[in-house]
Amino acid sequence: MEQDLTYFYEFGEQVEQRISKLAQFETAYPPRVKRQHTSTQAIKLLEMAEATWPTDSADKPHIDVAVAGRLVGIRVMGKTAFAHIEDGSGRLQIYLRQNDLGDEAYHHFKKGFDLGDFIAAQGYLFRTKMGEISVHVTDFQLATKAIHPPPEKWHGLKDLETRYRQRYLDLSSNAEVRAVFAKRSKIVTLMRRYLDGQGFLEVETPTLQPIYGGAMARPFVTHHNALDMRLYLRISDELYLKRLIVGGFEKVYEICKDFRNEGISTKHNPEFTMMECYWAYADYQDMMTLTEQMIAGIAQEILGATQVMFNGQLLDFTPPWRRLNLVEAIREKTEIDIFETYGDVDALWAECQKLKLKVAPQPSWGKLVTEILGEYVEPGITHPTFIYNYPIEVSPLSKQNPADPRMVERFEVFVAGMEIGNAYSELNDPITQRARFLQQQTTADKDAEAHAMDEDYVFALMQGMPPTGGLGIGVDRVVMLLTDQPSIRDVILFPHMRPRE
RNA sequence: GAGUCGUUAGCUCAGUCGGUAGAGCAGUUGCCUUUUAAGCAACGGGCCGUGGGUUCAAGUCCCACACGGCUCACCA
Repeated sequence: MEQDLTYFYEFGEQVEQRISKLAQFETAYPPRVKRQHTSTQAIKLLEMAEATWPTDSADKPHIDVAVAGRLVGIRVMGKTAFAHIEDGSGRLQIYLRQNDLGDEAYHHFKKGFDLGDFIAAQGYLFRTKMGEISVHVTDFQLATKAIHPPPEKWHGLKDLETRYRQRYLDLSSNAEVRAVFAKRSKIVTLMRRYLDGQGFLEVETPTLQPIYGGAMARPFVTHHNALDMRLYLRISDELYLKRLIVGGFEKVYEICKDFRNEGISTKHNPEFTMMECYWAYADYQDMMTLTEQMIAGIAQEILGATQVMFNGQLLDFTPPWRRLNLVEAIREKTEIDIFETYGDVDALWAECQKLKLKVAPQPSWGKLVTEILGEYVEPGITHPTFIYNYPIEVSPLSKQNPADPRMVERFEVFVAGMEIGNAYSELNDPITQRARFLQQQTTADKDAEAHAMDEDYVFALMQGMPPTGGLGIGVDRVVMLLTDQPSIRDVILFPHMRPRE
């Protein structure tokens, strides 16, 4: 079948040259090749054989292997050639000699193979003069031809835009990037393992929601054609998970994507991964303990320590983490006692003006309090810190604090100036809950993030939800901290990008 | 959304005062039978992000736009 290659030729001279080499192969994309050892397995085989080999022996162990991987370095020296292949386990050197392979096969390797191609090679293991374990190749086959040249072998791929858009190039040429995402995977696994170990049940709740809720954020809107109805991509799974507590599950969690229609930054991606868990008969104090135990445990497991370097500063995740009352935290940083203006946004605003605080005007007292928190407290937090007891009006799903009815039993966790978690003693009184939703509606015209009324959720609470502690953890941000990546884009495989052109 | 910096060969980067577009890696050809960022020699490879403008002459100066980074804003 003749094919029009003009499209591919536009990629440049090197693509054209590689395409012309395809004729040297029966097929450049065989259905399968024989691979019996990974690079690391092959290396271990020889190391183990050497360890038991008699030291006075004249000959050496002979171990046949069949390996395969991407060609990442080729050094042809006349009638002999060295190359490095890279597979999922690591790098391995292969060695080809014209004497052993025959003129035709050796020439075929020299003229037909390029960096980036996948090769399968069979042969026996040996050590070079320099001591590197290598495969002395007796036979080889092309596994897959790469018709586009790879990024530069020494510097790797640097251009950030290309790294994010063509993540496969980033991964294939930057081993440290692969390590970050492998660590991310492990962090999520360990999070599941911890929660499973505590008896939590992993569940799945809707991404498409007729009413969005559980957080203060603007949603993405979509449409169901057959039902002709507006749907929102979830900003949180909170209200569904609590319905499950009503239903009788006592410990549930979900790790899923949330979608928030807001700005993009080094700390925000429009879709991000959230872990939320709900625990009957627990409260927000219990969730603090769970949070520090879980994250310190994960850090210990993957880093071998509960202290970690992030962005040039040492963070200490060793429990117990600092617990700081919100009112105290604000007083400490601004000398404002927010209770002196309790409930009066104008009075608090006047106080801020008097002290020349750099805060933006807010529609309510509670929002202004969290604004002050965001501007004056959060940026100064380095080590993991629980800020607890939040204004009631910014926490419509949270239970009032019996000791201080102006506040709710809620905390947020901050590390390195970044919020990584949010938790409540969950409000379970349906009458109060409905009133709180209604109260949100009074500022809805001024506040795009006001929580919507959810009658179905109130109905669920009418059946009775036991006292419950709930927690949300921003998984991407935890990964940032534990992998020392200051930008969320470096822990999300395919971060959001504007389309080209 | 605002400010700011960036966009040059497949990749990493130079490019002076506005005067014929450069290097390393990668590629092609030749030499080279234990190299490892192999080495030596020769050669090929450019929409200088896009579109306007100034100028005898623009990669370079001016304007607009696109995309990206950072800071701020928005936001948890």
